[in-house]
Amino acid sequence: MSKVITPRAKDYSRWYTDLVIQAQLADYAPVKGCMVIRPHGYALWENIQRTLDAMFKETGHENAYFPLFIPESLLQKEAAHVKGFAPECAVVTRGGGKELEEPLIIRPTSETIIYSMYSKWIRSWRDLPMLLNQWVNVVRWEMRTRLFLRTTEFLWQEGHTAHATEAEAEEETRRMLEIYATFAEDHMAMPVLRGMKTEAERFAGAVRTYSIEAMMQDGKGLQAGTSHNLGQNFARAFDVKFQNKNSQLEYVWSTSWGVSTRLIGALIMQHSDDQGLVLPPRLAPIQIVVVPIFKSGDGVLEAAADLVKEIRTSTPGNGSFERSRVRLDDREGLSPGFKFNEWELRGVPIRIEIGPRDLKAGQVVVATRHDRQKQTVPRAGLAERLPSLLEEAQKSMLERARTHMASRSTPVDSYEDFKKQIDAPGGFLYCHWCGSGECEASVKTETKATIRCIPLDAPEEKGSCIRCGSASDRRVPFAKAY
RNA sequence: CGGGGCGUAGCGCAGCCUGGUAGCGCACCUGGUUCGGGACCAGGGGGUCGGAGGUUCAAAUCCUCUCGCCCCGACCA
Repeated sequence: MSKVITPRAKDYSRWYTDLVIQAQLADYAPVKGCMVIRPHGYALWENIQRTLDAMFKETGHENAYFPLFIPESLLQKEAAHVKGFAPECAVVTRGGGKELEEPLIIRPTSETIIYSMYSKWIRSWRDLPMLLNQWVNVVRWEMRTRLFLRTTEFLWQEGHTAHATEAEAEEETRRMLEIYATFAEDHMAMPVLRGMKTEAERFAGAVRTYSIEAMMQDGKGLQAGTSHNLGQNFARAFDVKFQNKNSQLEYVWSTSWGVSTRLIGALIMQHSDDQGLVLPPRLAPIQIVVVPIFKSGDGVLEAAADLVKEIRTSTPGNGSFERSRVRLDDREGLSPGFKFNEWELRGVPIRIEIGPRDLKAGQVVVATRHDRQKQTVPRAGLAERLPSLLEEAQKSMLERARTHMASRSTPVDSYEDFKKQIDAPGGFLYCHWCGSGECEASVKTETKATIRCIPLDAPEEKGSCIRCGSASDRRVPFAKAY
């Protein structure tokens, strides 16, 4: 097996694929466009899942499970929705050796089947809000796929809520967007823009779509999570009505929101380097690895085992450190150098090296993955210091990503400059935009750049549209995106 | 669907032009020596060359068809 990862500077795209394969996050499956998520990648997903799931539950949501198959007739009930999704649906037409009476769609998203149930379950304002979420796989027959970023089948979470008022639904939509943003920043160490999607980029069937938008190391944008205010569109299509306090029948106001295994792709492209994965400590499946440099009988292995035991039993200094995520690498027959490289490839945030020299001197070597620094530190009191070292790494990764995003966010005022800068240096080009779909579309056709979002915190500023010159009230970030 | 590339050992590749029955590196197994940034020596296992058909005394190699995958574009989380 080739151990060399294509350097980022040579071919960013190749680097990404090499890294995913070699760090054993995923592998290509026998089915085109599909991937196998390997244990290291799945552990990452489990950590993402666990953290988000707790956040959802704290805000009152419950998990449920709706079926994989959706009757074709259900999908067709909401006009915009079917238009958006029909082309990329996988359809089952045979079962039990017979042609099915009605084809079954493999869910590309579950609004339709969920609202068909909501119409049975919701009768009264007392049934609201209905706050459900599910962690499932979905299938979208994409033309071009890319490990984690866009696969035919992917794992995600989809929240579906129904409310008595428009304001409440909007509040929920924004609340979940903020949860995604908080998760991205606090756990993934990935700064994001919170914003509203333009009409062209809106979810099929939504009134408003909000998203969090990240910037990868190559300056390209990545939509990392979406939250939709569905208004009463699906309620009307699926006849989801309730009686309000005045005994009148009303359609519910609903929302849906989701993040997917794409987040793993985002994590990789945000932080990793030519040596391999760089994972934020809070999400890293293994947070600390101890590598003994030993010969049998020199006592190093025992000392390393003691250290691991001590780390595992020491009181975590904060919520970021978990004792089960410490590993002792006592494999024989592999040189220390080999192990160092392997753990770096796999993105372990802290590596502790301990050899005969350290044993004598009462010290160890602590190597931090995100900055590739090594320092010699006293053995005494080490275990207690590790949680804060992890926390520092977490913080400095976020800082570094913030700095990167800021350094590649530039105001641009003329379309000439825009066309010059969109490929190199790229990044987010903040431009005035009149708000018309025509300008947005022609910029996209001519430069492949899209409006990532209309940032919620965009300051008011008078200007003229970069494309047509009409009046504009604020700048929006344009970028090429994954 | 358009453009490009590739299918030979688990992985990466050579061999193909000029047909003669398969090779290299890594990985793997055994034994030994090593071990502070991808160790070394010795021995060993593993492939009907993507599939089908054809030409030929003989096909990984030549011809025809076919299947699959990867990369770049249009679609998208």
